[in-house]
Amino acid sequence: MRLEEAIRSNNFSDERHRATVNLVYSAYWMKDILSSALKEYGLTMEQHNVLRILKGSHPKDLCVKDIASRIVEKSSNVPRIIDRLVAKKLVRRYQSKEDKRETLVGLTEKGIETIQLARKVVDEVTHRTVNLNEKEAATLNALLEKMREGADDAGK
Amino acid sequence: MRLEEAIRSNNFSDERHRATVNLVYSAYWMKDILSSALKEYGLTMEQHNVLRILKGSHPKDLCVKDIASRIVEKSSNVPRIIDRLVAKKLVRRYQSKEDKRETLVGLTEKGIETIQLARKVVDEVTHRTVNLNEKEAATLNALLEKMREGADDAGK
DNA sequence: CAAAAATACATGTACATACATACATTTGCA
DNA sequence: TGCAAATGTATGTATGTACATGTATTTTTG
Repeated sequence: MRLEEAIRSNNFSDERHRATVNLVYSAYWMKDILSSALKEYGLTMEQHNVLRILKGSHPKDLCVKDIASRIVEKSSNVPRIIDRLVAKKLVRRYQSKEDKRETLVGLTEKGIETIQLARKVVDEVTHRTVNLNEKEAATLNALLEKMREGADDAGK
Repeated sequence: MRLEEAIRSNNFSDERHRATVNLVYSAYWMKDILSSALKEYGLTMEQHNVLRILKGSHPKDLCVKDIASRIVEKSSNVPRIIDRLVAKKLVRRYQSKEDKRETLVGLTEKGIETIQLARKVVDEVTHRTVNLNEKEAATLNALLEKMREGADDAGK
């Protein structure tokens, strides 16, 4: 569906303005698809993201700030996402001995199994729904990165 | 910053997989910039979005479902966003006479002034931070729309 | 025309986001 | 060494997201 139909508006000043709205809309579209796929494993996207990060460093455990630095949603409240993963027994949490301020987090066996299964489903759903070939996806990646270049972060 | 540096990961299966993460990351980047700009008016992006929609139809008031159909974040809980706009006296809310199930919402004078000011700031920030020319932005728009094409919505 | 179905909205809960603040620990420096 | 600053994490509050359920009103239909 074109953006204008989706949000019933065509009141954009130019292509750049349209791109900002299109970008946010497309991200919601994507999150919606992935969230639905993850639901069968009882995971939210954010919980999945943390499990994926821990899988990447396994068997080395990570402290909270390392997880936070690798997460896509930079301002997520990582301790509370971990709370929920601990409650589901997907991760283990303990105080670091080297630096007692740090809380280390590592996958449990159940966590490893869950992230492996979830990864498959996410890959499958991604390929089924993203209607781009590799070349187009590469162009999209390049444009997104150019877009973010040289941002002066003013207004922050 | 390239995606890999931003999230300290380069564990992508292909360009399409990378594009899905890049998309979500870029949308957070964009929301972050716009949210900061809107903060000086005490508005969140969602509240701004609703005001913008009401401005588009002004002086005709809209009912809640019409606002919901035009909003970018499709699953937002529109009645509660309206609650907060009413509390700030930016909109007025009243029962429709034609259909008593409907709640009509319209901008107050203060709401009109606020959305006009906010619109200027959003435009200015968008042009300052989005590092694409019109041609590139048009390509980005086309790719985003192709990406969403033919989605079978499976898994929903 | 009365009952059932559909519609429009409000509200409740769990989770996430954004930001401020609090607390413990470690580091740096006078 | 001792103390201030920095660091790492937890927690509190307001807002938003996702979804289920409740209530009033309108529409459909037998």
